Amino acid sequence: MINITFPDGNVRQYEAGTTAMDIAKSISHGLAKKVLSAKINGEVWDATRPIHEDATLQLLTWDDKDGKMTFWHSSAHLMAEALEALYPGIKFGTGPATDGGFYYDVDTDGHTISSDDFPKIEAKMQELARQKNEYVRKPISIDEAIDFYKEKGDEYKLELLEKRREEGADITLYQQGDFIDLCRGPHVPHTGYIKAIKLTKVAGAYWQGDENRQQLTRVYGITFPKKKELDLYEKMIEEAKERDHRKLGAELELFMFSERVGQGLPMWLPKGNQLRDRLMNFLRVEQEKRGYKLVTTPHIGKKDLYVTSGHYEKYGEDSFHPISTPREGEEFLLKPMNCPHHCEIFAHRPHSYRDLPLRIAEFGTVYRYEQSGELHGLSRVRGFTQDDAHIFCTQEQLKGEFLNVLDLTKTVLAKMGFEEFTAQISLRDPETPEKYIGSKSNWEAAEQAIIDATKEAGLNTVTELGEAAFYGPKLDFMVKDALGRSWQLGTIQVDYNLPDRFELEYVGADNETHRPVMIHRAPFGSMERFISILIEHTGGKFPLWLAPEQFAILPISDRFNEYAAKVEQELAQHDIRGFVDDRGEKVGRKIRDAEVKKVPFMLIVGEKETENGTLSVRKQGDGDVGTMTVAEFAAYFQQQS
RNA sequence: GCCAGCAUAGCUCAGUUGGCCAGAGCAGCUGAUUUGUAAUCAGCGGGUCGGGGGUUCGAAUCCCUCUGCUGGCUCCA
Repeated sequence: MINITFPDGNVRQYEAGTTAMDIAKSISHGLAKKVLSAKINGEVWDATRPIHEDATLQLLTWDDKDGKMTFWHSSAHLMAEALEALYPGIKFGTGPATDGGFYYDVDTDGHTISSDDFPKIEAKMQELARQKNEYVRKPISIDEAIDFYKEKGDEYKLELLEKRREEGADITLYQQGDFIDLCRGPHVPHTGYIKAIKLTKVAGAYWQGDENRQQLTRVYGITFPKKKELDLYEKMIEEAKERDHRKLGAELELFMFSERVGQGLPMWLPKGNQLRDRLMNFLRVEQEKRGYKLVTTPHIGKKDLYVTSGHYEKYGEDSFHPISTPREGEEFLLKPMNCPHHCEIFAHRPHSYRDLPLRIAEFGTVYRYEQSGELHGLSRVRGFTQDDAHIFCTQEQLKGEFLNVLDLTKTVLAKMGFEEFTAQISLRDPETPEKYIGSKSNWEAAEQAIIDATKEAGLNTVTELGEAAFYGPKLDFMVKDALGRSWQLGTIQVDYNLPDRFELEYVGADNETHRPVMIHRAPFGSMERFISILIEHTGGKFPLWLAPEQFAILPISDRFNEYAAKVEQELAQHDIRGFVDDRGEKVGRKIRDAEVKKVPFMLIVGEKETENGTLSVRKQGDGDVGTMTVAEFAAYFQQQS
């Protein structure tokens, strides 16, 4: 007998060789039906794999992330089986589960697979799923595996096997139906678990993620244990399309691009610019409260500046090349960062420790060469404005400054209606120290300061090794939007490198010179990217204080235009902004247009209202909310914001 | 940058296997209508079919190329 420890701490005895599925059945059949795989001693196993020793056990279902991953990984195998049936001779790269489904990289041997082929592939997958073929785990020696793939002629799998040989890893194959794949597993018990299937996209992907190697075809899909879940998923995709900031940006006239101006160079239209301005003003006020000083620096700087900062060496080739003066040939770069300029500001006079921390902020517009294929609406552009600041402080002040920034960021996110967020701590990859500059002790001190500050601020954190910048560790805020999607927003980065390169110093209480520490931080990240996320989060229904137009006054006929104009002025006195729709249209039409433009309040004025000095108030998306005087509406408005 | 796909009026889209002056709805303009909670009616204007080159008697339609866009990959100071 073996002891199985359950997540609640209970221990039960089972016969050696039992499986997670048997155990689930012993608890309840309803549960057993839902089990996809199981965590045995922290490792995810097939639910049907025998357990021979004492173990902790956690049954995994669709509700567990690992359960989903098992399900999708099995789905990738199912798709591979279908592809092999439809395209004989096809070769396989890797086919993992992802956060939102799965994919398989294939070498189609000259065939092209396009989305037109999806129905055919989906149908084949359905057919194979209905056969309820078991996923059979087959431990095998590496030589046998190599022989198998040599015969099959799949050089990708052979390469993977060679790698495994170096690692000395155990090899397993999994078979379902006629399809055999090199795989660690685990898998769901049989293909019948996969009920709803949808292939989502097809794209090129480099073998092993290396752009110098063969490009394979990556087919993406998603599957569900129930048809209903697929329907929900498709609804979510539809909703995301409706909220796409590129679509809403055009419809609401927030921003535009022009082929003539250039790719990735957004231009803000009046309404979008108002929104952007309000966000910046909000942040200006919050920063002023926290001791920041605003500065303004030019859009270009001498090449030497970036040679000093080290950016030229690292990014010179892959950024916009220098522009030069006509006579002297002196070279300037469009600034890709504000920090070198800010370092010069710090260095313009000697500093005492009494000056620190010095917090220099700027809404700095920067230009970066992004590969053309990377550009995407406002979220990835070549010219954008960072809500940047650099804090110069002493080593001892580091944690306090971090807490100050965390407080600012939390204030900003809360104000924007992002309820859920986590902080990602990015540290060095201990395996590749050569990728980072700066001393080991500095790195350790900085990493510890971040960890301590986030703990003290009570943040939810995840830690990622190897995600640090080359000059220091960082903390990124990941927010969840209204559709449950995660986005990376603001960032806080410690930098021991630039102060060194710019030889920044201050005089301490000991009358010795010391090197300050520098913190880069941007709560929004960039105005462009932040607004793109805000648009999708709100679906264009911005918080009242940000709405470009807060009301539309809709006169029933032009006889009431005069009263409407008067109301507009009165509301302006209350700092409520909007416009009068005095077109010769019916109210129904005016309401529709205001609804589509997502104007928060529609104020209908006709005979009754003009006589009584009132407004008939309609709320966007909600409909009629009753009649009130201008003063009453102003009060109602304040209470709503 | 790479792979795949797309580009027809301001917007959303029709346009059969190459073949009459390239269409519709919305938006715009003009006029009529004076309107009560999501689209009033009529008329008019608007396109070198993304740019360039080629094949053909003939190209929006086929080929090449450039530009831009979309989805991934790689990258992201």
